[in-house]
Order: sequence, then structure tokens, then C-alpha cells
Amino acid sequence: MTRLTIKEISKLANVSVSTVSRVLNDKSDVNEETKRKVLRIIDQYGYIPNSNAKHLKQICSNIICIIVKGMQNMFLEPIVEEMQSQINKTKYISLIYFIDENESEVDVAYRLITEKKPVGIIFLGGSPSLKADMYKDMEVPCIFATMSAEGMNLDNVSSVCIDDKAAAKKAVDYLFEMGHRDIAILGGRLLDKDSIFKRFMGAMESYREHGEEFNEKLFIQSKFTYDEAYAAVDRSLQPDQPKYTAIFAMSDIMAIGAAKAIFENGQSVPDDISIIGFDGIALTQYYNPTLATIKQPSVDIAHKSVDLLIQNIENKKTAHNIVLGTELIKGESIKCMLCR
Amino acid sequence: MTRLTIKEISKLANVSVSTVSRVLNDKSDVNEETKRKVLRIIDQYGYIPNSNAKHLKQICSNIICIIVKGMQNMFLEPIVEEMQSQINKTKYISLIYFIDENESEVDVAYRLITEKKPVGIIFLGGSPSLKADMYKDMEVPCIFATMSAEGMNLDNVSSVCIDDKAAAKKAVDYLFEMGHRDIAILGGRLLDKDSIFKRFMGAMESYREHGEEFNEKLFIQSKFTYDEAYAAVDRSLQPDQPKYTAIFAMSDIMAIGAAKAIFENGQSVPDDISIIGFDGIALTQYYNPTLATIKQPSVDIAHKSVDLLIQNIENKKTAHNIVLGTELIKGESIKCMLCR
DNA sequence: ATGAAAGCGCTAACAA
DNA sequence: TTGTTAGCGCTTTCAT
Repeated sequence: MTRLTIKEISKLANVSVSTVSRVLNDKSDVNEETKRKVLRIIDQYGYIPNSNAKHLKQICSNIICIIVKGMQNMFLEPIVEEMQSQINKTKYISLIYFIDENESEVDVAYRLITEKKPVGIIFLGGSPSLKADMYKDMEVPCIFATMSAEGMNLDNVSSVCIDDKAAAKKAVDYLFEMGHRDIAILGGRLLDKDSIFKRFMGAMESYREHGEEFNEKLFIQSKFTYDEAYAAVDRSLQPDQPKYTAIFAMSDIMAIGAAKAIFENGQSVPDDISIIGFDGIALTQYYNPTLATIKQPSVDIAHKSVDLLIQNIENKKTAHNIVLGTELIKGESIKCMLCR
Repeated sequence: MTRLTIKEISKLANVSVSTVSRVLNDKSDVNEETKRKVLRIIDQYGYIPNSNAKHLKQICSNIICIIVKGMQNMFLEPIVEEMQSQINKTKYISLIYFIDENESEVDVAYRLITEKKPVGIIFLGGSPSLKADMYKDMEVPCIFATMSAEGMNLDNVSSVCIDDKAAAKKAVDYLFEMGHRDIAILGGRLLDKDSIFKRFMGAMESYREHGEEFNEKLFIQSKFTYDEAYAAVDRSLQPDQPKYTAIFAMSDIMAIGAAKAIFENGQSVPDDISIIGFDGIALTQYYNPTLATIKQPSVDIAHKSVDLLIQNIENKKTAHNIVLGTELIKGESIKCMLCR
């Protein structure tokens, strides 16, 4: 298998390489007829331009890179797909990279900038709070999707996310409304400033507003996986641990892990313990019992991210942080303690 | 932000570009001391080679590409991750591409071959049964993971998969053993030769062996999503449709969609209808009730695929089709009709 | 063991 | 509107 080059195509079409290049890049200054001729040859021989050569030379492309942190994240995947389809409706081209939880998105971004010369980058997932100046150095318009860039004060970085604190508060408020008083919080490690921390603060605020004191032992820490949530909740169900009648889980996956622990301890969801999740993945509606959750506006996040990025690319507009609302989805996983 | 080039590094290190290039590619014929010096400069200035330029010139790399069909596939994701970690233990480098359900993996492979010059390609998911000669043209060792290359007779294409027919038969056999007689089959479109078809044939064989006739109306067709499975099963539960006491679903996701339809019709899993899934994703153990399933050996598929590919790359061994066994995982989703 | 120099396939001035 | 040509940053002969 040996592929054709632009030179060979140009010979075949009886034009110069630059003319072929112009056709390839849809430049305006090329005769309609010549264009058609070249296009025909290209099609006929199944020519595909070598993108290495293209990007090696080209200063600026119409590529938008999406860097997704976490491959196995059911919440992010629909967002990626929506972003991709949005971008594909425009003149821009989307390029998606999945990176590992412990890879640095900034490093990947840097590599991508030299390799693909993108005009914009969307960072989806993760929590790149630190290393602010590295983003500035990139000089490429960036969007943080699902995480805030507030306070970073970089004029090439915008963000589209939810108000994590308010959303978490909404979840816990709902549990209080349903008559629960001992509400456990199932979440990740509390690091200053990130979403997890904000969600925790939201829960605390709800506790405060309802005049209840939070027993610190009711914070159950775990990673965002079924297994870890299961194990952590299982431990919290031991006789020596404080009792609770409801759990606010910081992700739906965690909520499902928690539910299994509850079942295996011979208890029922929601009769013994109610659960509310977070994110609003499709599975919540297919789980048994259906899982109450705080639904993040995935589609909106995707659309707003793409729109904002393109605006920033084209108008060189200044950075902007968009905060979107969440929706409380009720479900069978919550029992009302007040209803007789 | 402006990145260093090999030329600048060479100046900084007081050597020629070719020497830097040699160091970069770990060639043997370079003085240890020179090498250290260059490496130090590279590290100090955080130099990253431009991969476009590299691949533009380079004939052969140590890159293995993994082309994954279907981004939102909970069954494939752990396999990808395992492959990646396996490859990273060797001298090879993994490059992962997620493609859409309706993109052509062959086209992507072709593009990748010119762009990245991979020494091998793994195709994960999908069903590239047709277009056999296009694979031959690639001349690069390929592995089909989770689908068979049997009968394609290409000496650069090997495969690692399960025996879909036997696995499906095992599932339906189990339902028969549990005393079920009217077993519905929930699957995708039946296209000659692909996994779905083989699974269907396996189910038919089980029916035959158990001396039962299969009522064609018990084949419930749907795509491999919660929604579609839910809708299809919901329709099959209408009063005018034939009754059944068990479902064999061709994927765990379908099984969960089916379960919801059953719940919403006021019936129980497994008291009214038993369900067995396929694939063995983690969720089956976290679902309520736990879902019986046919577990594909994901880790093994990943390992064998990588091993076989590397063997083929290094020894130019002839193609080989590996068939791995599956495991029946029992679960609460199945009721024994014989036990009193 | 190292350097000089010729491209890899393409884009983007610059000329025509 | 089209052609000519000089690189983009790297690898790889071929000298030395």
C-alpha cells in the first residue's frame, strides 16, 4: 500500500501543487472548473492528505481539541458526543483525546498545540485548579467544561459549569424536606476549591439552615467508583458507626455502590435508607429503584461550551464564566418520613 | 508560547541536530557522555519533539493504534484500559482512537497508517466482516478484538474473541435448566455472520436441544441501548403478544432496559420474568437484583490481543484466531421454576 | 562517534 | 487565477 501525495495528484490533474492545496483547503481564489477537476481526481484515486505534513507547516487550523479526563465516566461521555456533534455543525473540526486520571491535561494540551495547532481547546472533567500560568502561556482560547475557572483570571480561559455548592445544597435540602435528619454525605477527598469541596460546603449549608449539627462521622469518603463507594458505605453500616436514614452521594455511580452495600446489609432503599445521587446519568432512570439525583444540564453544558469557545476564537472576546442550573430529579430511592 | 526545536537544542548542547535525533531515538551509536549532556539540556528546557515532523519522515515507529468503535460502551472501556496498560509495559506506545458507530474503521486505519506509521493496529468492537481486501492492503499486522476474523483468510489479520454461539447457548441452556420454556431473545438486527447472528443461532440450538420450538415472535429486536431495549420489551409485554417467563438479552445494558419495562408493567424480576444478560459489565453486580450474565473474559481478551499483536509484529508469525471461554455468572435476576 | 545535507508532504508567500 | 519555491522540524543516508 502506497499512498498518493499532493504532487502526484497535481500531475494527474495537470495543475500545480499549490492549486491542489488551495482546493484541499477550500480557498476562494480558485477557478470553479479547475476545482471540480482536481476534486474528481482526488476522489477517483482516494487521495488523503498527510496530516503530519499539513500541520507541520500550517500555523493555524480550524481544529478544536477536546481533552476528556477519565475514560470510564458515564457522565462525561454524552457531553463529549454532544460537543462533537455541535462542533461538526460548524466549520470547525473536533479532535477528541481521552486522558488518564493521573495524566496532566496541561501537558497534553501543550503537545496538542504544537502537533495539531488547534484554534481552541475544551477541557472536560478533572480539576485543573492549580498551574494557572501554564494555561496563560498556551495563548489559545480554552474552555473548562464542568469545572469553574472563576478566580483564575486568565483572559484566554472561560468556563461552563454548575454551581456545585447550590446543587448539593438542593439535594440535602430535599432530604431534610422529606423528614430526614441524619443524612450521610458520600463524597471524594475534600480539596480546597474543587467541586467536591463545594458540594460538601453546600451540604453543610443545608444542615446549618435546618438547624441541625453535622456529625463529622457521617462524611463517608470514597473514590468515584462502584467498588469504593460500596466498601465505604459497607463500613459505615457497621454497628459501631452512627446511624443515618439518608445518603447524599456526590455521583450516581457512588449512589449505586452505596445501594448495594445497603441491600447486602439486609436493608432496603428507600425503606431503611434513602439515597440521592448527583449528575443525572441515564442509568438513574433504569436503576431499581429509580434513583433520585441532581441532574447536570449535560446538553446545555456541551452547547454553551462550544458556543462560548467559538465566540472567543472569532471575536477575541474576553473570558467569561457561565454557571448553569441543575434539576432535582425525584425517584423511588427516597422515602418521605413525614407521609403516613 | 514558542516551543524549542531540535536545532535549538543542538545549539544549546553544542552538537549537531543528528546527534540530538540519535539521542531522542535511543540509537546505540552515540557516546554516553554526549547522550547525557543532550538529555540534560532536553530536560532542562522541557523540549518536546514535534511529532508531525517525526512521523512525516519516519518510516516505522513503535506505535500500536487501538481503534475503538463506540464511545459509550461500558463493555469495551475496561478492555481498552487494560490493553493500554499492557502495551505500556512494553517498548511499544499505544495510541487510542474512539470512532463513531457509523464511521468506517478501515478508513480511520488508513489515515492512521499514513499519519502515525503504526507497527500494528487493534480493532476493538464493531463488525468489520465485509471489506476484507481493504485490510489486506494495509499490510500492517491487525488484531480484531471481540470479533472473529475467521474465514477472512488474511495473513496480517488475527483475532481474539469468544465463541458467541456457544456463549449464547450456555445462557439459554441455563434458563431451560431453571425450568423456563418460553424464553424471549432480546437482540440486535440479525445480519449474517456477525456476533449477534451467532448468538441467535446459539439460542436456537439450545431450543432445539431441549426439544422446544422457538416462537419467532419471541425474538425482540432492539439496538444496544437502555432506551431501545426498554421500548422493545415494553411492546412485547402487551396483552396481544406471546407470554414468556425469561429473557436472554444480548447485552447487559439491554437486560437493564428490559428490567425497567418489566417493573413498569407491574411485574417482578425474577418472580414474573427472569433475565440473563451478556458481557458481564461491572454494573451487573451492582444492579438490583444482581443480573445473571455471560461474562466475557475482558482482561484476557486485552492481554491476548496485545500479546498476539506483538508476536505478529516481531516474528512475522502467521495470523491466528484465538477463541476464549466465557463464564456464566448467576444472579438474583433468575428464578428457578423447579424449586418449590 | 559525529556532522552535513537531502528530503518527508504540505502550506504560504511571492511572482507571474 | 495559477505556478514556483522556500521552508515547517525531523530522520536518515553518507561522509568524515
